[in-house]
Amino acid sequence: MAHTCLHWFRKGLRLHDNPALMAALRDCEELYPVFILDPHLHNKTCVGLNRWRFLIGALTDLDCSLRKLNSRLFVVRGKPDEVFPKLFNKWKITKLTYEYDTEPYSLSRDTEVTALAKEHGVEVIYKISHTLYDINRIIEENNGAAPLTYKRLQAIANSLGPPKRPIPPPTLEDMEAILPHKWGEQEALRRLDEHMKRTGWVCSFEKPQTSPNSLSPSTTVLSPYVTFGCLSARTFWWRLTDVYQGKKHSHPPVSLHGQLLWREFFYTASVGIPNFNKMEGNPACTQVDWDTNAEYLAAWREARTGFPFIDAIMTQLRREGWIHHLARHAVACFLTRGDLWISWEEGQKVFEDLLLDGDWALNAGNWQWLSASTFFHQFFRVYSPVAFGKKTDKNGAYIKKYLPLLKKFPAEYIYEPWKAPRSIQQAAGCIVGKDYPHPIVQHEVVSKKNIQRMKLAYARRSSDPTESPSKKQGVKRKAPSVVDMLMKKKRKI
DNA sequence: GGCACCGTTGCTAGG
DNA sequence: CCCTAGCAACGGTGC
Repeated sequence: MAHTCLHWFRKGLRLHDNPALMAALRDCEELYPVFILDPHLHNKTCVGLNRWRFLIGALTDLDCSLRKLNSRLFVVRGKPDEVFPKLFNKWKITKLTYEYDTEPYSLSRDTEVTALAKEHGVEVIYKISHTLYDINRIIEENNGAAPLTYKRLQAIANSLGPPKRPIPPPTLEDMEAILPHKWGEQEALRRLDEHMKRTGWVCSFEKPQTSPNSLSPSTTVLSPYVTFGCLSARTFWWRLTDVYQGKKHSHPPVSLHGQLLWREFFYTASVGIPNFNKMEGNPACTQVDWDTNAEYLAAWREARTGFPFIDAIMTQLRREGWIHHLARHAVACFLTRGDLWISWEEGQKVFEDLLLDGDWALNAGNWQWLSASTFFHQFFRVYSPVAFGKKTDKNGAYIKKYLPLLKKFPAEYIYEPWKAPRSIQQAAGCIVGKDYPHPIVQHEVVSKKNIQRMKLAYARRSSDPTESPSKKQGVKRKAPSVVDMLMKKKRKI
């Protein structure tokens, strides 16, 4: 039977490795590629300017690629549950395809749309291609709970074998254009090619050895493309496998393969742990008595904490929509357990707004990690807003790039301009307290105090059985199987 | 239930 | 440049 198909693009803004799109093309007489501008996802409070530009760029690129195939992208504004009935009727759709997405909003939206499709006699097909593995399968393999350590996730991934091979994009023959773009699939594939040529660099890649404050990125910056699905994680994975072939190379968790598995780790956690983007009601998350402090939060967000390293990072974030992972560590620790004692949820909102690669699961997971709320527990290891950046940028070139106001400070004072004698501040043309703010906190004092507050929060957690993650019901989604119960009994005997 | 081991990416001082 | 100890000492996992 010849179908009239609607392929719904949401994430997965690409033609390569797109199994749902290929499923749409099977037995297809007419194809409608659609992207919906959903007021719930694409309003001003959710999408910052950089992210909006990236999305529009990715959609433009997708449209160009589809036009090469004598098709086009239809962009529709409205709520999916209102848009779909109209489109089903207007185009006489018989088949709907989309890529499976694990975010809570996506799951409820897709359930609703699937019900509407059934009402209209439309067949629904979805495929898993945003992650390396089927996330629900990983949770099943772990007896119904999300692993809370990377090691455990790695063991399960190993037992499942390598991820599925990516599938090629459709050709003109499958269905019966073009300028380079800074956004979208074509740029993603170009950047991937470029990096995969650096075989020595790829094989020796170790994430903790890369620099948070180099003047040009020390990592691939493919994350925004993976977030929007302009680049398939599986395509990335197998291209890396090709480069590694026959060579000595680094391994997870620090390797580039390891980075893709980190993404898988947080996706799995986000599916297996309820209320994953919140502290309250999140059974894996330590409950901490964070302060409400609008002034501190605004100073952090607006790059006026008085710590040049922190302010430079926040400036890059706002300007470019991307900062290095370790730079995220520095500012996240500073906002939460290190200095300002403000909830990671506040930081999560700011990153969601400003990061091109802001991903629901990764953003929530990493904020929990850095605030020592979930996954990471060595809260006495605090990043210094002064010392950390010096390790890889002694002279503060990065600070001078993003805070040119400070560019005339000598290296000795660039990380701590308030310590510079008045004469040096005058010579630099920047007076601390007038042209650039005093530090809003004394790091040595507040970090010590905060470690003690963290210790208290952990003590409360372990004394209260309902707060101890491993004992809480919520982490496990499934009752233990008969096999598990038998195993337990055996052990007891 | 107890215990040992480990954990992508701390800092500082000292060799 | 490298490495290590001390700081005070966490939870998850597996035996």
